[in-house]
Amino acid sequence: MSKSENTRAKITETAIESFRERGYDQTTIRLIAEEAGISVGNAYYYFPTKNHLVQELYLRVQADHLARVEAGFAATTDLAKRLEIALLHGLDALEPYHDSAPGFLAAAISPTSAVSPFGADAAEPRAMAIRVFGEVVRGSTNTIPAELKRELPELLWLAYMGLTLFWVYDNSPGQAKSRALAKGGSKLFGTVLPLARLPFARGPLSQLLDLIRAARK
Amino acid sequence: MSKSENTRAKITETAIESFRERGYDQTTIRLIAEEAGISVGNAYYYFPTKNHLVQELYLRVQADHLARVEAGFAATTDLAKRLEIALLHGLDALEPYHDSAPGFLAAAISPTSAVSPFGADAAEPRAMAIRVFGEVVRGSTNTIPAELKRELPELLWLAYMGLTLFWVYDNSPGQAKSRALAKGGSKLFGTVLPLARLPFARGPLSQLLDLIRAARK
DNA sequence: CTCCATTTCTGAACATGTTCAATAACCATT
DNA sequence: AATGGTTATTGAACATGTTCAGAAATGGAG
Repeated sequence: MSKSENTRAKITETAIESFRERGYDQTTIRLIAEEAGISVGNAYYYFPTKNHLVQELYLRVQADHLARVEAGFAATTDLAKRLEIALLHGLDALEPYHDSAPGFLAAAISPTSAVSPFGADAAEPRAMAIRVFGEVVRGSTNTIPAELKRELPELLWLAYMGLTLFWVYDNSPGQAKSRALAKGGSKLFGTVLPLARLPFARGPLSQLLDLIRAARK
Repeated sequence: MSKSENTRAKITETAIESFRERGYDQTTIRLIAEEAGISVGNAYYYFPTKNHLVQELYLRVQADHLARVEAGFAATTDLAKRLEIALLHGLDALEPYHDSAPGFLAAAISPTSAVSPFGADAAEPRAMAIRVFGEVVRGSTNTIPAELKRELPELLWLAYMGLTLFWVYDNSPGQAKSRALAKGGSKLFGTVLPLARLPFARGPLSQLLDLIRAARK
């Protein structure tokens, strides 16, 4: 590991640990620099903004999510169950950060921020996150209209983003409400999806798909 | 108007004007103070944080939304059309702030969250915003399952929040994509809603309603 | 080994949101 | 009008994200 890589790694580790222990606001650049044994300016040599350090945390959490999920996926080929697994393990991975989640959210939400899940800067991390839900779909044995199947990973990811937003504001003990929402939502999805194949669902479904495509373009 | 009220009003007006002209980031407290002819500390005597000034803007926009919508509501009693009106006029009211919307969004979602549309602090403004969609529903002549009807205003408001989020990231000219989404979404809603009365929709519908109630509590 | 360009690093300086002790203005009561 | 308490206002100070001009370290060419 080169000197440069070493410094960068030390900053990253220090930052992530501090984010976990102290939360977003309490983690100051000066503190990170001090704990990493470098100068403030040097931190900025490697990371243009504090948000870029949050992104490191975000990647870590995402990798954690992926790892947790892979274990669970072997258990079932039912789409709704797989979705539930993905959602619940997503919440598990986020759990250590719930206390200061609002701070992180504020940092993440701005499109100009490198961390925004919707912004252009985070295209690869986003693709990686969506891939989890690609696995949800790919490993399922349910019959799904082909067109819908193509859009589904992104839609489920979007639902997961919504769940995450809910989770941020969820102060129920252990974020039980969020977990209930994940379970109930997955179940509902499982009962509604088969209806998509009924004849009169054709119209609304293709309407929905058109809408999505138009919105994305 | 008492001296105190006068000062407060001057701060509010100066701040809102600056937010509109310069956007969120470029509007500094020092600038507001200077333009309002007061000291920095005095601004803080009336408004605990910069976000509280954003809230003033938020209320203004909301009042604007309400005013625009009332004109349009007279035109139709069709639920989907009324929803479209509410959504499009919402975007109209927001339009002047699109350029610096990211900054406002970050402020709105912020930790202390006096401005957050979901936080507890903003209960009344939120209720006011939901009322717009209450009017969407109340003024419609469509037949809607009673239970659903009760939840609908809040659900539509939630959809509007989602649309707003999309709009923030929408860089298409004139935010055309957001408008298309509002129109298409309303239309889709109009075609799907009647299906809620079909017998086999019973199960999923009550499942959905249970979910919502559990999440809110 | 020497030299020099490039990379890495430093710490002071800056902008801005926020706090606070001190002062001024105001107003009801005597 | 004088007094005293409450309200309003001030400006300096503080914390923190960020920038920047320059110093130090590095590493390859000669």
